[in-house]
Amino acid sequence: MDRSNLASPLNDPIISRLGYLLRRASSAMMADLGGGLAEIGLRPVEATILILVGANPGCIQSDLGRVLGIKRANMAPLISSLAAKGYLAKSPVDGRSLALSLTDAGEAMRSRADAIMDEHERRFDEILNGCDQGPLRAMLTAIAAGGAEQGG
Amino acid sequence: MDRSNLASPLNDPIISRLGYLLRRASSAMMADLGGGLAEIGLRPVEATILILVGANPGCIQSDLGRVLGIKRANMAPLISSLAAKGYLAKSPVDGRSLALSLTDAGEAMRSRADAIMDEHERRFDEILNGCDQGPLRAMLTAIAAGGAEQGG
DNA sequence: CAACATTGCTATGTTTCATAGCAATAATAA
DNA sequence: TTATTATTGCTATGAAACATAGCAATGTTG
Repeated sequence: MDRSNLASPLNDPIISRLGYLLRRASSAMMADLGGGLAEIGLRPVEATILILVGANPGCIQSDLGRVLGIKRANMAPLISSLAAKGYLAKSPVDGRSLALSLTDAGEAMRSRADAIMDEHERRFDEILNGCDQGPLRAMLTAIAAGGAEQGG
Repeated sequence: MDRSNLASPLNDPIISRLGYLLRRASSAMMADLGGGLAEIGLRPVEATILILVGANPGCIQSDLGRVLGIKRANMAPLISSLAAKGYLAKSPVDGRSLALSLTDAGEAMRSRADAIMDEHERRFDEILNGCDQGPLRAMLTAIAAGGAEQGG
């Protein structure tokens, strides 16, 4: 079998695709963020929830899930876990709906998570140093919205 | 508990973050691609491998993993599965290295996967209609490379 | 009141990727 | 040549994020 055309750089009709680039970029940054948050014992989703609850005290679990695109089925154990750790307080508003708010410990964690996320955002600045992030933001927003149109 | 400020649109200090946008955009498009590929019984990683092997017949499994950022441990069952389905042929070049190539059935699948991926890329065109994708490509490439610098 | 929708939840599976460790083989150094 | 080291493929295992199916309790609507 002829391998003479297989020096180190492989022929790659994949990496030129926007979808693949998007995937790799996202996974690389998720690894970075995940590593940072691991130091305070949080996963990205958990940090996201703490921050969102912090900005919306009293919000309903299902609203949260809708905004974050997380299904109810996956929301339940996430919230339970954060409540079990003493970060979230649930209080029924309804009989079926639960209003969420941060405990003191939760607010402390939110603050730390927020700092880590800010630092993480600064990595984008380094990587894209000088570039205007506006177009990137706009296009990613459009993609996120456009792709979500079909999914339920 | 005061919920008067909690009309439908939640306060969101998360969605403005580039990292979160990237994540949502990627996951939305992955869902789109995954749905398309499911129709021919392939997962995104599998399609990616078929296409890459098709462009590099005789390539070594570990090179493949390096290019795609897939660990050896995860590469093994992927390749085994594709070989078991009759899409990939393995032939030892070394005693330890395996050269990969597409079978006829594999080439047929590669072709179909390629068409689905092209159609998927066309969704980006729709969503970003008119926008120049150049900057997006450049920035995502930089992010993918920059984020990978740290990871092993 | 009856029919329907929403909410939280359990159970379960899928996809992608991570670590730890092993045996066989190749490459390099002594 | 031999000894050390690195590479390759592999297994086993788990984590993270997400999906579907279905249930009981509650609210909303006709």
